[in-house]
Amino acid sequence: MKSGLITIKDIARELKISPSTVSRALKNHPDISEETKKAVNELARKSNYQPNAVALSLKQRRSNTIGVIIPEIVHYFFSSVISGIEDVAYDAGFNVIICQSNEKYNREVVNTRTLLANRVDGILVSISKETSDFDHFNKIRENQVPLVFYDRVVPGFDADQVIVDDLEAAYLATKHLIDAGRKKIVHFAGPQNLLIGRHRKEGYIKALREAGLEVRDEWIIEADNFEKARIAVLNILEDKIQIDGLFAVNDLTAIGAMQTFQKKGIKIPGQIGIVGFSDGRLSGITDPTLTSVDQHGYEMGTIATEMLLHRIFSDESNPKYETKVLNANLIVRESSVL
Amino acid sequence: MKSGLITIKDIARELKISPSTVSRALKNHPDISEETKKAVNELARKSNYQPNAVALSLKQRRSNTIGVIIPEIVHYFFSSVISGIEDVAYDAGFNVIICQSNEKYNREVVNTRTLLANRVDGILVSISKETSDFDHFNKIRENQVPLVFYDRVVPGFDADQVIVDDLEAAYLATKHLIDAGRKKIVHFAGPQNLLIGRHRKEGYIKALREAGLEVRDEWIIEADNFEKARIAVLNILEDKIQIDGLFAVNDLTAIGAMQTFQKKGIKIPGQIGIVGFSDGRLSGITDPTLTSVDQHGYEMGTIATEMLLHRIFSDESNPKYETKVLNANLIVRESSVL
DNA sequence: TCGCTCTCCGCAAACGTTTGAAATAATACT
DNA sequence: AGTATTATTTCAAACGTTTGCGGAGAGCGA
Repeated sequence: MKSGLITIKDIARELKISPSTVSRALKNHPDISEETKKAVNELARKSNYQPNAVALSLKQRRSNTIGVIIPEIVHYFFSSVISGIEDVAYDAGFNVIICQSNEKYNREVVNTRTLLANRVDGILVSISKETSDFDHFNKIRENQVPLVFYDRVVPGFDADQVIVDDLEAAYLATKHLIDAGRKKIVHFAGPQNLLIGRHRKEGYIKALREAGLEVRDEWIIEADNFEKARIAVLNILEDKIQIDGLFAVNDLTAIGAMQTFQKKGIKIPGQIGIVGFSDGRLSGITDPTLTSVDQHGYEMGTIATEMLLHRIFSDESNPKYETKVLNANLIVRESSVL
Repeated sequence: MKSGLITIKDIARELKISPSTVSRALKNHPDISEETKKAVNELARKSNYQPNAVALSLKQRRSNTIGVIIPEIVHYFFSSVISGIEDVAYDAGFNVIICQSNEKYNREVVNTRTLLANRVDGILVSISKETSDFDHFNKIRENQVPLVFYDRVVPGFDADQVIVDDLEAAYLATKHLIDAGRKKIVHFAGPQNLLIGRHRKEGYIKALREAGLEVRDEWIIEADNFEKARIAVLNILEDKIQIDGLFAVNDLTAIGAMQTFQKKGIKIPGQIGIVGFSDGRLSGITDPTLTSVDQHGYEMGTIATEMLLHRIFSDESNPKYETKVLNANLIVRESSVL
C-alpha cells in the first residue's frame, strides 16, 4: 500500500511475462529477445521504474553504502572532509550515510550500531573527544566491515588511517614564530587524550628545543576554544607572564586569544605573533588575518574514501594496515609577520 | 561470504530451532517459552547480533530513513539545520541520509533519484541556487513519498514548507538601525533571483519607508560576499557617499564591510552601525561583535523533520500542505549600538 | 521421424526478517 | 481413554531482485 514505486513484478504483470525476464531484459541479457527488451525498457521508462536498492542490498549482501562517523559537521574542516568523501564515493557508485557523534562517546557507539545494522560496506571514523574506550571499533572489525580512521585516530589501534602530520605542522608553525625572532612562545593546547592534541604539543616542543629555547610548563596551557582562550589570556596578563608568541591548537582558540590581547592594547603581530591551526573560514576574516595550518580536509576525505573502497573491493582476510600521512602546510598571514 | 554479521538463521541453526522462533523470542512474544527466550537472547547477545535493517526495510516496506538534500553543509546555517534534523529523526528511530547538491541542479536530480532508489520514507529539500526546473520534485510526489521544503523553497510549488520570515527580519534589522537615529542606511543586497535576496531587500525598503526616510537607488548595492563588500565600501568612500548605517544580506558581507571601514579609520559602531544576517559562528568573534539575524537553523531542522514525520505516519492521500514561518530574530551586539 | 542445437523464457531458490496459520506436544477435564 | 484446551513450535509466504537450471518450441540435418 505504501510505496507507490513501481517494481519489476509490476512490469512483469503488466506485460504478462515473468519477473526474471524483466530483470534480464533490463540488463540487456542476450537470452532475451529484442522485442521483449524493447517492451520492457519502454514500460520501465514510462512508469519511471527505479530498481529497489534495498532489495538489491539484501540480495547481493552489499549495500553500496559507506558510513561516516564525524564529530561535528559545523566545523569547516569536517565539512570539507565530507565533501571529499562524497565526491569519491559517488563516483564509485556508493552512497554515504553521515552520523554525527557530537563529540559524545555514547552517540558514537550508537552510530556504529546503526551503521552495522544498515550493513554499510565500510566505515570512516574520526573519534569524538570523549572516546577512550574502543570496543565498538573492535566490533566493526569482528564483523569484517572495513574501517578507516581519518584525522582523529585511535592511538595503538592497528588500522588503516589517514592523518595530517600534526607534529610536523605544529613544528613548522612554532618554528615560523621563532624564525621571526620570538623567544617566549606560549602554546594553547588541546585535550591530551586525543592524539592530535599531543602531537601538536610535541611539535611545539620540538621546535623550541631545536632552537635551544627553554620549554616552560607555564607556557603550555590547556585551552581549546574561544572562551577558554579568553580566560587563559587574561590569566597570562594578570600574572604578567611575558610572552611574544602564541601557537594555538585551533583557529577559534587563536582568535579568542588575539582579540583578548588586542582589547588589552597589545599589538598583534607587533608585540605578540599568533599562529592557529586548521585553516577554515575564520582565518581570512580576522584583523589581522590569522596565520594558520591548512589541514587539507577535502583531500583527506578523498584519500580516506579511496583507501576504504580499496579495502571493500579487495577483501583480503589478513590485511596489513596502512597509514597515510598528509603534510599540512602553513599559510602565513598577517598575525605572525613582523 | 562477505558480511560476517550474525543472522537470525545462524542463531536458529546453532540452537536447532526455527528462525521464526528466534524472531519471536527476540521480541519477547508470549508464545515462546521462557527457556527458549533465555537461550536465544543469550546467544544473540554473546554473538553480538544486530538485526539486518536492510531485510527489515524490505519486509516492512519502510526504511525508517529520511533523505535530506542540502545545498552545502559547509555553511553554519545548513549544518545547524542538519543537527536539528538528526536529533528529531534519531529520537523517532529514523536514520538520515544527507546528500549535498553543491548548488548544482544536476546533482540535485541525481540526489532525488538516489533517495528514491533507497526507498527513504520521506525527503527534506532545500533547493540549489541553480534549480529552476522542478520535475524531479513532482516525481517524488508521484511516488507518494512525503516531501518537505525548508528555507529555500520552490515558489509556486504547493507543498509543505518551513521558512524564516526574511522580510520581517530584514525589516527589524533596518528598523534597529533607524531607532538608533541613523538616517542614511545602505543595503548590501543578495542576488535578486533568489527569493531570500528579494525579501531581505524588501524588508529594508519597508523599514525606510515606514520611518519616512527616502530610499535611494545608490544605497542599494549588490554585494553578497566578503570581497564584494570590500570593493563596495571602497567605492562608497571614494565617492564620498555619506552614510551612517549598513544592513548586509549576510554576515560575511557585513564583516568584509566592517573591516574595510575600520581600516579606513571609520569607527564602528560610532560612525556607522552595521547589521548582518544569518547568525553564524562569525558574528560573535569579530571586533566589534556583529549584530545579526538568528535564522534558527537548528529549530528549522527540527520543525521540518517533525512535519515530515507527521506526513509519513498519517498517510492521507490528499493532504493540504502547510507552510510554517519561523520569525527570525535580531541578535543585537556591538556593531550597531551607540 | 528422430535427435540435436538454438532461442527465448519461466521456475525456484536465495538474501534476512516477520507473521498468520497450521502442527505438534503437553496438560487438563470429563 | 477420549477429547478439549493450552503452550510451544514450525511452515510457508512475502518484501524485490538476481541467477542457475531446466523446458518449450522452432529449425535443421540425417
